[in-house]
Amino acid sequence: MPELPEVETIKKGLAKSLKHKQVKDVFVYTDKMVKVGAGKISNIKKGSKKLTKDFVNGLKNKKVLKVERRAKYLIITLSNNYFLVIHLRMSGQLIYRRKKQLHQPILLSVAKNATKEKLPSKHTHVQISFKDGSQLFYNDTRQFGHLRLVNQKELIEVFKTSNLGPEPLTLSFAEFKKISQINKNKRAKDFLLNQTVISGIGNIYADESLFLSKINPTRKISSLIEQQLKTLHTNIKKVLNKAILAGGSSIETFLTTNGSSGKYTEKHLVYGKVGKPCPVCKTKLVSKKIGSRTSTYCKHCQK
DNA sequence: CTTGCGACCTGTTGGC
DNA sequence: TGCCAACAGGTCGCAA
Repeated sequence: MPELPEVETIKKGLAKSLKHKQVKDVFVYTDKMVKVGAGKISNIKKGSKKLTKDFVNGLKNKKVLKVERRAKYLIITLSNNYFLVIHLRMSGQLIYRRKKQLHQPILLSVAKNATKEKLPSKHTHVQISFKDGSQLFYNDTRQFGHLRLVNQKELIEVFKTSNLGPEPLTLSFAEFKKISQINKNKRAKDFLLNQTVISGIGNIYADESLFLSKINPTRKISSLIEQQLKTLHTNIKKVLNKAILAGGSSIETFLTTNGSSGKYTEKHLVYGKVGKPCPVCKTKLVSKKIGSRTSTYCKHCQK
């Protein structure tokens, strides 16, 4: 679920809930979900008892100083210059519960399968308890995400290796134009999804931005005139900002990272709407695989 | 260098 | 109703 707006929403929630809390204990139920140090994910993918032990011991007694987002990553700054870097991939969720909520199911906003269940659940892989009795659960049905504990030097290395492109929300048009020239041979959809070009946009917001901009996802970037680039640049920000507002409004005291819990789902114009009429011209929306991801768009409006 | 595809996982959905 | 292929908000590695 999580693209930039969802991760941003979670970041805000975590910043509020976790700040100044001190870790009391950590339980790891699935070794491969946790990493320590800057190694490539694939190299430390399988996990081990030793890594888990290092992860747990490294977190114990640390205080949460700050929560930030970079692209689709969450970065939790801990005391002693340690950092917890989390990527939720397709199905990761962070669920925070205060002490008095712990043993009762909570209705999590409008999340689809929302965690009414008892925690830890079947899909809880990591559980962090704080000294005030509150807890943070990392749930992930598909197990693609990870939590990584690093020191400052390793943090820098991790992000250097990942080679992320600029944040779309603070990207100037001049910069956007520059990267579109560098990546002029890419199709518009590939351009938006490529995290080394621009970071944080995923399949939903790529399709939504292209629809608003009346640009066909297969269109080569080099064929766009300046005005179209401007429109796209503006619409990316518009879509992301609106989604952040919607996500933020639906999440109150606690969080789920289930993107479908945000109210923005109701506002999707094309994503997930193959066969439905285009909201502008009523032509049936079509879908097509582009770069192994499904794109949904209007053949009539998007040229 | 790029493109394209399988792999990583589990759960849900839609067509027959 | 039941089965099972196809698909899901992401990324990585590998082969061509």
